Amino acid sequence: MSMVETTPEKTAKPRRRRKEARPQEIIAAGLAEFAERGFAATRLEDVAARAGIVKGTIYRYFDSKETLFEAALSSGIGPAFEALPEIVADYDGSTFDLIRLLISRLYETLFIPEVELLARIIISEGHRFPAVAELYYRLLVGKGRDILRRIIERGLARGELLPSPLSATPEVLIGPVVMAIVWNTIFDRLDPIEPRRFLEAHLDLLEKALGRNG
Amino acid sequence: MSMVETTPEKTAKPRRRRKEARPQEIIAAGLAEFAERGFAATRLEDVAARAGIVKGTIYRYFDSKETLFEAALSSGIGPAFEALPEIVADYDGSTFDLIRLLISRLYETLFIPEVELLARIIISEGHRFPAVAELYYRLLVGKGRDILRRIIERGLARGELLPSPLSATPEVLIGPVVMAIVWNTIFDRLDPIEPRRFLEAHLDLLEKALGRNG
DNA sequence: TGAGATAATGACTATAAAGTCATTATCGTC
DNA sequence: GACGATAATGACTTTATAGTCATTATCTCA
Repeated sequence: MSMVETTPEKTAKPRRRRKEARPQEIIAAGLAEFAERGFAATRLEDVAARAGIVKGTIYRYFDSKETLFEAALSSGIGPAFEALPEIVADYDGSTFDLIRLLISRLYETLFIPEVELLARIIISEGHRFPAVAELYYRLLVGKGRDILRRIIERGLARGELLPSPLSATPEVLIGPVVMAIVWNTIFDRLDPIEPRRFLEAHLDLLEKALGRNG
Repeated sequence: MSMVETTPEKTAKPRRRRKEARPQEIIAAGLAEFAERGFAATRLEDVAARAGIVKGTIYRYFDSKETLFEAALSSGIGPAFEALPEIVADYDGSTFDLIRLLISRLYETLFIPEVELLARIIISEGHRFPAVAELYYRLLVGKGRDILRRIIERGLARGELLPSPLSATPEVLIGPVVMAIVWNTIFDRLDPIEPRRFLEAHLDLLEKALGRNG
């Protein structure tokens, strides 16, 4: 009937055996889906489709949806923030400049697309998954707090800061970055925050507050 | 056999017809469940149980799970923040004192338990529900921004502030409150933020930044 | 006080998606 | 270039829960 040789029915895509590459691809697909829809509403079939495989294949590499979720959340947070402690240890400029550097790095890191996906998942699902919350508490909060405390102590020792409610609760200093991430998670489609602009205002605030004796 | 008259099998709780009270009770129950488990993972049967009714009854008052969700989210945000615009309009003290007042009110309001439930839902589900995001964008963001802008303009006019990146993006000023809410959503079980303490540090930061010429 | 109106019930259906597994295709090796 | 090991498949089972509806109990008011 037809002159051209057509593929008549289903075009069955050829299989490929890629034992090594699969887990990472599945995790990447899962990350995207979980960040978009949340854990409960994510369908493993969609994750599979995004990874170019079939649902059953996921189960060769992960025991359950929850196992995949945890694997996805464990991937690549640590590395992103690894460089920070050194920066602080080696620094010899003013306290304000050090804080400025820290905050700038935070914006750079948190707005890396893959890190942003992770952040969205933690923001949306952290409450429902105590194990996840605990993991991130150790990995991010603990370390971040250490760094901040060290900076504050250094500033007090150098006479650039005075003891105050702020130096006792320095987490307040990073409030605006957190707000920017959350904002962009919720209102990205309506009115996204432009990180550079927000960073500039954030640094302006910190300079006004801490930058007298540079 | 027994001397006391026991209720032998199922103690069928007596029905009560309470057409007026039901919707609010269902919404309150839904709010609690949605905030705890998220939209997708919340079971209407649990909502019903919490409201002291049976699943079918929910459908006498709401067309679907999503309708209930939207009703819950529409309840009681507006009222919570209604007082703010007046405060600004009537104020005649320094700009810093006005900002101090605004921020204090924000903490008071956001940590009201019912408001906190709403905040949790928005934080967790805002991204998945564009209609919800839009609603809150209008109700909260729009109004909040107006108030902030008015304060900044007033400060500039009175010579208490100077044009700067911060005055162009004053949202940065409320970053720490947002962070506190998000923090308590995720890490409430591990290391909750004590609002008063955080507020104190937040105000300390703002005073250092803006409070020179009080 | 009893009859009509309807709020509430709970047993039911439909559906969607997690998880399983026998079968099939691929690939390295001999 | 055939063979064995196993990665990948897709059809299947199971389970959970959203949504329906005929029945039942409660309330109101004549």
